[in-house]
Amino acid sequence: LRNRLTTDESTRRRAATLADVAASVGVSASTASRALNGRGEMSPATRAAVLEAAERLGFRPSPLARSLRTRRTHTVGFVVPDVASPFYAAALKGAQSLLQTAGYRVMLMDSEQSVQSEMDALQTLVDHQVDGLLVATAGIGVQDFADVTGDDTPCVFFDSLVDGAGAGAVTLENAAGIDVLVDHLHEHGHERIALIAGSQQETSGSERLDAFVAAIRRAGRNLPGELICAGPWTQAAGAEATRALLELDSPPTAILACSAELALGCLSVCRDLDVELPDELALVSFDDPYFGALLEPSLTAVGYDPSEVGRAAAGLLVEAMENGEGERREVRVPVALVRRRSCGCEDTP
Amino acid sequence: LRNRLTTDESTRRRAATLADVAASVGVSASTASRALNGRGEMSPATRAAVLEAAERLGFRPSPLARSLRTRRTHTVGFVVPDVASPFYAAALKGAQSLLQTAGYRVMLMDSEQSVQSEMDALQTLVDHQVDGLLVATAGIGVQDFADVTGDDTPCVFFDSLVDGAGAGAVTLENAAGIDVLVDHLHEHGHERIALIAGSQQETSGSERLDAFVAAIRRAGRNLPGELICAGPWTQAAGAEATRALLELDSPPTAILACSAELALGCLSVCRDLDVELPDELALVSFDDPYFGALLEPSLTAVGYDPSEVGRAAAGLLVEAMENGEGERREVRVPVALVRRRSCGCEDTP
DNA sequence: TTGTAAGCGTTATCAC
DNA sequence: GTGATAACGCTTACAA
Repeated sequence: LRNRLTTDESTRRRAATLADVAASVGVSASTASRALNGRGEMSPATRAAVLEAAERLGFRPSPLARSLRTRRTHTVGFVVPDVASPFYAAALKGAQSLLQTAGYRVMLMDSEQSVQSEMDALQTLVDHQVDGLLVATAGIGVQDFADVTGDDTPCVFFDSLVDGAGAGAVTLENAAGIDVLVDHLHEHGHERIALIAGSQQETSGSERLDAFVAAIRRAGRNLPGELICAGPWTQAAGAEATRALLELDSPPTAILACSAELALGCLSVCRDLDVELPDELALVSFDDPYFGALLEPSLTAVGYDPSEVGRAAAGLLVEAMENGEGERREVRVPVALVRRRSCGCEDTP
Repeated sequence: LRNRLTTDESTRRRAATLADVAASVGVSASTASRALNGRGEMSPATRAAVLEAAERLGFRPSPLARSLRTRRTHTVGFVVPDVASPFYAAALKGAQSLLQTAGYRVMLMDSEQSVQSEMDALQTLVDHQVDGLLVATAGIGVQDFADVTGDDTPCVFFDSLVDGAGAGAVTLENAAGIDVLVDHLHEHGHERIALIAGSQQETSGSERLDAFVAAIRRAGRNLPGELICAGPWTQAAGAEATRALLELDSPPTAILACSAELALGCLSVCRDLDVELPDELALVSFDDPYFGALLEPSLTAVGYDPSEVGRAAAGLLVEAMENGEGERREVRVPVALVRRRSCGCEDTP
C-alpha cells in the first residue's frame, strides 16, 4: 500500500540509475548495460542478477542519455496545418497507433497553415533529433525543406506533396474522386457545375482543381472561369463562394465542394437563403464527414478512411527509418462514392 | 543556391557543436555557453564573437544534451482517450498553441480508452522526463497515478478528474449544463425524460448522470431507472440506448444525450425508425458539435469552447511548472444553451 | 572576465 | 565474460 517511490527519509530518493543497478550487483556499468540490452555473451548468472537488481530497484533507463549516446531518439515529428481538423486528427490517430506499437513516440507540431511556422516546427524537430518526420505540408518548397532538414531525416509527406521530396508520400486518389463526382453529376443531367476548390498552396487542393478542369473538358463541356472558386479550407470560405455563385447571372445547377468544410459552408448558406437542395441546386463533396448521413439533405460525397492515410504514412516512415531509404514510395489511399440525397439520389441504407 | 548543410567533401559534415563554435572563436566551451545563454558578465567583444561564430557555423544547441544536464526537457506529455474525437482534438490544439508559445513541445499519447494503456503512456512520458503532464484520464486511480509518476511531475487533469490529484484541473460546468437542459425540457412540458449517459469510469460521465438525477428530483418528478442508460461515448452506444428506450412500454417523450456522439446515434436511429423529431420525441445534447445547426432537425445543445479547455489546462500547467505547485487550482469552463429545433423550439439565426 | 573540470546516464571500444 | 575508459553535447561550480 505504501508508495514505492518515496522513502521515509527526509530526502526524496532519486530514481535508480544504471550505475546503481551495477553497484548493487557488484558488476561494472558496462556489464549491467549488456545484461539489460541482451547484447554480447555473458554468464547466465550475472545476467539474472542484473535483471533482478534492476527489477528490485525499479530501474528505468533514461531515454535522454541513451539517445545522446546512440543518436537515435525513437521519436518522430508530426506536423499538420491544423490538428483540430477531423481529417488531420484522424490521420494523427492512425499514425500514432502504428508508431506506438513500433516503439516510437510522437512529437506534435501545428503549423497553423503558415509556411513560416511549418519551417520553425521542422527546425525544432530536427534540433530534437527526431528519427523521422511525418508532414502534411502547408506548402513549403523543396529547397526550404532541404535547407531546414538537411535531408538527413527520413520524411514521409501525406495529404499534400512537396515535389519529389521525402522518402515516401501518401495521398488520396484525388483525380479518381473528382472524376466519379463529376460523372455522377453529369448522370443527373447537370450542365453548369461549379467547383469550390480549397487552397492552391497544397497539392491536395491543386490536384482536385486540375482534375475537375480535366473531367469537364473530357466530357466536352465548356468551363466558364466564374464557376471556379478557390480559397482556404474553411466553412466560411465555402459559404462565401456559394453566395457569390448564387448571385451569378446564370448560377450553377450543381456545386462540387472540395472538402467537407467547404460543403458545410455551402449547406448553411443554402439554408439561410432558402435554396432547396437538391431541387434548386445539387451539392456533392470530396470528403465524407462521419455525420454526412444526418445532414439535411444527407450529403453525397466521396469518402475514404482518414486514419488509413496516417497509418500508411507511418508505415512507410518506419520502413525508411529501419531499413534506410530505398526507393521513394508513393501510396494513394482509395476513395469511394457514397450516394445520398444532396445530389438528387435517394438515401441508401 | 547550394545546400548549406552538405559539403563538397565526401564526408557529410556533422552539425556544428558548441565546442566547434568555441574553438572557432578561440575561447572555452563554457565561455561560449555563457555567451549564447546570456548568463554572467563578460566582455561585449567575446560575446559578439561567439554569437557571430554560432551564426556563421549554423550552430544549433542540442536539446538532448541540454536536457540531460539541466534535467528539464521543455516537453509536456499529453494523454487522451482518443485523439480523433473532435473534443480532444480541439483541446489538444488549444493546449499545443499555448505551450508552443511558452516554449514547450508536446509529446502525444493516446490511451485508447484503456486504463492500462494510460498507465503505460504515463510511464513512458515520465521516463522521458517530461516537465509536465496534461491528462484526460480514462479512469486511472489516484494510487496508480502516484505509483507511476511518483508525484514528481506536475500534472493538470482536464475533462475528467482523479480525486484530488494533480496540480490543477479543468473541467466543464457539467452540473450547470445538465440543469439548463433539464429545465428547458421541463419548460417544453416533458414529464418522462430519459438520459443517455456516457461512461461512468470518468467524472465527466458520472457528474452528468448525478446532476441529471438531482435535477429531476429537485423538480419533484419521479425517475424510473429504466430511463437511464449508461455506456461508452460512442455513436453506436447512443443508437442502442435509443432503440431500447423506444421499445419501452411507456417510452420517454424526451431524451437528453450526454455527448454529441450519443446524440448522433439517437438521431440516426430515429431516422431509421421514422420517429419524427421533435414531435414524437424531443432530443437535447450536452455538447454542441460544430455542425449542430446543419443536422435535421437542428440540434438543441449545451455548447462550450473545447479548445479553451486545453488552453486553460495548459495555462495552469505552465504556471505549475515554472512557479512550482502552489494551491491546487480548479477551473470550470462555462457552457451555454443553444436552442434549435430538436427540442421543439424554432431555430434562432 | 575567462578557463578547468566534473557530471548528466548511457553505450561502444577496446583491453584483460 | 567482464571492466576501464572514452565519448555523446551541454551546463555550472569553482578556480584563476
